[in-house]
Amino acid sequence: MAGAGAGVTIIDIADALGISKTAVSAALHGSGRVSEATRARVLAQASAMGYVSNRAAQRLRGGRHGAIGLSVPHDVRELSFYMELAFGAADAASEAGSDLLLLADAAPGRARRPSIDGAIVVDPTPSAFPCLLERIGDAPLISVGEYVGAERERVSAWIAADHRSLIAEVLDALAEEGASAPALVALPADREPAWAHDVAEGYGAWCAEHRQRPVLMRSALDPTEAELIATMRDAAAAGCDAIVWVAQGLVLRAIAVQSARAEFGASGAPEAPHGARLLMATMAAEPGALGATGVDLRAREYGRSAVRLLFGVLDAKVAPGTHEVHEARVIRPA
Amino acid sequence: MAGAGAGVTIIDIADALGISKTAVSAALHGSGRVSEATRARVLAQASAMGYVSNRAAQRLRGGRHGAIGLSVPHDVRELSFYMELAFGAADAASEAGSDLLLLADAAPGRARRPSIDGAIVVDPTPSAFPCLLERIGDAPLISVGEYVGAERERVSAWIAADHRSLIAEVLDALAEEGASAPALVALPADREPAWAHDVAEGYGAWCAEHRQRPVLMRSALDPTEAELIATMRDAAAAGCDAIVWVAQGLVLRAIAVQSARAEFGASGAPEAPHGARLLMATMAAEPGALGATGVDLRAREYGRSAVRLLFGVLDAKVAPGTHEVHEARVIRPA
DNA sequence: GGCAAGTGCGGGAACGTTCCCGCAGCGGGT
DNA sequence: ACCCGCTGCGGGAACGTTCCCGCACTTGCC
Repeated sequence: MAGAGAGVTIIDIADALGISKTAVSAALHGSGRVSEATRARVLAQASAMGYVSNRAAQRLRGGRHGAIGLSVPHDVRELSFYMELAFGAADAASEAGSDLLLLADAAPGRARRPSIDGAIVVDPTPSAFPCLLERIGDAPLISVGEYVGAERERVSAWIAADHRSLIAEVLDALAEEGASAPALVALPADREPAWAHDVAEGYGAWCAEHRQRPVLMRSALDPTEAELIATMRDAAAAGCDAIVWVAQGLVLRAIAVQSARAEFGASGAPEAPHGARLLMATMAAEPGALGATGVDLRAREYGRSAVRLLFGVLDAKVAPGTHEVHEARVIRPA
Repeated sequence: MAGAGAGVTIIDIADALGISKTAVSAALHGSGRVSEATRARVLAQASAMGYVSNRAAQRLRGGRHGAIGLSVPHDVRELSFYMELAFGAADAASEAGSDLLLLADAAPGRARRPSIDGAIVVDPTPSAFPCLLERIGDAPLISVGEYVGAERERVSAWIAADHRSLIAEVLDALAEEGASAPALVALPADREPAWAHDVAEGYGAWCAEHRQRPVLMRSALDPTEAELIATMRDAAAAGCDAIVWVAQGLVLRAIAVQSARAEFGASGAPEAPHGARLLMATMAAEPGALGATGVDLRAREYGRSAVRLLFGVLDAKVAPGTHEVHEARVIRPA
């Protein structure tokens, strides 16, 4: 079986059955006019001979390449959200008969252009955007998260979660759990993607609506333990009784600190004014259950939707400039 | 500029210059016999007309597909190691003129075969291996980490770090820092990849050599805080003064617990027999500095090497069955 | 019974590229 | 003077597929 099917073409199948390549092509592809009987014979023969269609030949004749590109920001690749999104996109692309290829950010000048029908860029930043455009050429581009930088008209359509509503939901959930004064720990200001900006705005709006003084702090993506604890202390000192972490990965470490404190008994620890523990929430929940309120962005489905949107644009079923809202959900601690 | 170059072929260039397509092809590709003057004219004209080579046509004629596949185990995709490795591989593939495409694990029966020249599988498991083989057909396969399951002869070559030596190095480093009785927290036994098995073996060997009783514990990939703290307690109770975490991501949370304990004062905390803190180490360091000894697997370079190995096999420069050692390094806390 | 419409299939051509071969011109060795 | 080899280039053919057109045959209808 293995090795035998290498190089089998539709002509081989046609010769074996005594029919023409046109009939074989039509039978395999489903289109054209073939009798059901011939179609069945072709399918059986193809399977028996281990036929694999030659994508290069198909694309040469048909025009499309059968592949789409995915670009992920290079400074946050360790976050599982992007990985999950990538594999969701790969799934959806595979189902649509296309391949998903990873667009590594190459040197701006000397980079072969990959042959793709379109591309998806996740959380694009103005710094990386021109380089990406150069790589993909004229291919349609979908962005995950709004892009507001230069040349934004190159984005054919985009999909994003409604982070303003999500942060409000999270804050409401925290309030239900008893938190009245939540702090927000945002990303470093210089590398804040659009969605994190929306979160901060939504936080401000919620605070205004609830007549709460906003406490907006920032943290590195990978703070040291001392920095992490200092952030928690600062929040407590500012009178907060809850923290919403914007960056993925921090809430687990913060909870570890909290747990240790509860476990080992503590004094002078970061705690809410009335002596309770700080409640924790995250805007990008990790896989696995944890004891915090958080936004499950459903990264896998996010990637799938982006691919759907791209194929919609390619098939001219989606008007350029379309904006789709991705449904995320807020999960409560078990 | 954009859009103008769509559909420019070498024949267009040839017509514009009054020469033949053969000369243009030779000039662009570098091979063949063309005068330097003609070559320069062709290059200038191609650039002016915005020529982009048609990969489908090249591959159709040349035989190769110009793409390789990458398969990543689906249950550990949140770990940054795999993401970094993937992008390293994408880089290397791009430099070699190929695309890297993500192999999503599709339903075993109904999956289009991607057209690839070869594939790389990371930490293959016997459960996922047959499905992968079905997807890649007869294409050469490189594994990152040894594969010892059924049909292992399908792996053309493999690359792996020397985890036995690495764990010994880590344990030596811990000993230098003052740890005399290190515990090892391994992965769940039912999903232990080959490298984690090597780590456990190396740990056993080191303990035997240093006349130390091995304390081997296991932890889920995403334990709750209670489980994490229990693991640390158990290690301390067993008389250990250090913990080596095998899974990526746990050491950060463990350090958070330690830091909180140190910060807030503690009694009855998980501590070494002589009252000091447990020293921490990891076999898969995260990006970013942290206060623990750990193995930097150099995931990016790991991916690049795997791609190099694959192209070596494709070009018949590497003998099937070759095993290459990937150089990782042990980093000390700053 | 002739004529239109429909069905099942075959024969090219085309997609853009690379590779093999051929053909001039030209220089140098015997 | 003849032949060989080298250089610079042109003319096909081929890669495997899909699509357009055409041909034979069947069916339905006036």
